[in-house]
Amino acid sequence: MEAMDKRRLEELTGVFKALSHPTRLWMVEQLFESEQCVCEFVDVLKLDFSTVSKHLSILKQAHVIEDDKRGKNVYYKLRAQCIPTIISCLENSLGN
Amino acid sequence: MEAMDKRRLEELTGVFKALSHPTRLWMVEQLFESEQCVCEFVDVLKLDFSTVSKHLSILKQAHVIEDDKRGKNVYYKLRAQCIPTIISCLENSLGN
DNA sequence: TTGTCATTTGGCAATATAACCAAATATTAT
DNA sequence: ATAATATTTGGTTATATTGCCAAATGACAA
Repeated sequence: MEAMDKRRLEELTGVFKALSHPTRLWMVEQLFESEQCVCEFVDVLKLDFSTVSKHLSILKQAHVIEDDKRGKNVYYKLRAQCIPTIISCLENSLGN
Repeated sequence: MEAMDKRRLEELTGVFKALSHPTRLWMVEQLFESEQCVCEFVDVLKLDFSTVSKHLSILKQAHVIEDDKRGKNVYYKLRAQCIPTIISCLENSLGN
């Protein structure tokens, strides 16, 4: 593991780590369709507001999603446009 | 999160979790080139044999790699052929 | 300003993960 | 069979993650 590689590896593992929780992966998939605010996720997932917010912040920090504050709400949308491709790519790979 | 979705999500998060450790991601990238036995990883990484073995077993269980016992050695090789594509896809996505 | 709603942040307890050591297993060589 | 090498498994400790609660922030409304 060369030194220059280290940064790159950590950035990549950050993304994988962000996607490695069922709730987070599910939220990301919801954002394939359209942006959603935090409260919409809270309603559906029946998790604490703080829990949902923290999950979203992990995804944001990994540059998977980005936020957009509008009025009282914060809307999240997909930023890493390659994620849908990655997931279907993996599903094909696994389901053989 | 529908019930049918749950299995699929867990299988996918299993893959992401497996890839979300720098050492494991590095090992997977080594296997893009050619198969390697456990001892070769141990030599380069300077980690305990048991540590390396456990990392590889996590990747194997996620169907990312597969093993091939030959003689005294166990050789690991890439199984999920889409991983190289996924990584370069992500690198492009992040580096903009 | 005060109040209210949406969200984030800090702190805590429970659970999961990581790395090492030691012991167990497996395969080949003697 | 015994020994030597390669790998896996079990156990332990340290660290990280998860989910809740309570408190803090931020924006709009009255």
